[in-house]
Amino acid sequence: MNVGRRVDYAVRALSFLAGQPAGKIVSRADIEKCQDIPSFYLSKIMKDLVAGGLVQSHIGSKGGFSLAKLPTSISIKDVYETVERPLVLMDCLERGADYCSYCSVCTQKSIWEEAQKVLAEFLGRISINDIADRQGLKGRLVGSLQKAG
Amino acid sequence: MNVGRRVDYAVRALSFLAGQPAGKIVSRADIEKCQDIPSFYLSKIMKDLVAGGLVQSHIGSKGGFSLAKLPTSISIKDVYETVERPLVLMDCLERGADYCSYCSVCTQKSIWEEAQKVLAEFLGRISINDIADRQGLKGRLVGSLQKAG
DNA sequence: GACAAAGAAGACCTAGAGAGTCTATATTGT
DNA sequence: ACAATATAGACTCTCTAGGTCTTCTTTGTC
Ligand code: SF4
Ligand code: SF4
Repeated sequence: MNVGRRVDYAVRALSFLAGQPAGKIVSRADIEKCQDIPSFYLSKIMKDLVAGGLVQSHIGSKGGFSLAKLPTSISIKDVYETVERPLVLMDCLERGADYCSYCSVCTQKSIWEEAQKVLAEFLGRISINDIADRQGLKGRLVGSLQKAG
Repeated sequence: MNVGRRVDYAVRALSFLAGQPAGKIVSRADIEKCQDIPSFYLSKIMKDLVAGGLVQSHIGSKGGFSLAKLPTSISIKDVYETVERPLVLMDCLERGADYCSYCSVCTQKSIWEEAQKVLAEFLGRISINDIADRQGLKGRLVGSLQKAG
């Protein structure tokens, strides 16, 4: 019932991209440096974000990543589901009787279904832009500090 | 970001106890049988529920468990936090800079804090009684079926 | 008092997930 | 041609979740 590093890093990477000048392409290594993400770890995450259509990749020299959508139209729920899994609180809600033999007489299932709906609705309303906006200078500042060091 | 078996079993066990006649004491093995919970697994969960003051244990022959509170005053959030951990969506919210060096310039933290609040508020409003009520007959039926089999 | 039936406590095992690191390959701008 | 870059995936390590079982202690009942 908690969110792991993949999502954390993904949100930070996307926020960072959202804070760049339009059209700017940033390399994996740069994002990692600026956002204090372990080296190379981002490669796997970015792959998912590209596959999910949230960012655009540019292979080759001077390549890198840029957002593929408006930051206002990328929700935290999108990010979560893209880099991790469908937003599901209890596995039976996704896998049914596969996961639980008690399914047919269960009465708590609907509780989790509703809780999940509440959460999904909330996270669906927050966008990367909501995070990047407030980050703005801060994010870039950290970047230059690290580059300087 | 999903709920595991411990919570599932705990909720079922508590609901089952709530559905018993007042004062009835049920053994671990019986709960396991009636609720289709793996043998012995409940012992560890019940320990936590006892320690958390949600159920009362009765050692010795003819011993077992019974609720220590009204089923209306046990929330799903209580159960979760008793058998698993504090309801926290992002670890930094609990462990601070211990967990994340980026904490000081982070802007997504507050998002998770709010999401967590929304979820906690929802789960805090659902009680074991809400689940047990609807279970009633069903729960006991499964029990007798399994005993017969 | 003896005995059986419970919980308490905790050791033990296994599979898989999460996090992180690195390399080999394909692609592309200069 | 070369350097820089994404892509793909192998690899390791540690921790957790889930499950099983054993030993000890307590207690009701005969
Ligand atoms: S008992 Fe109910 S809530 Fe639990 S896994 Fe089965 S169907 Fe889902
Ligand atoms: S970056 Fe922000 S949200 Fe992520 S762990 Fe650090 S403080 Fe928490």
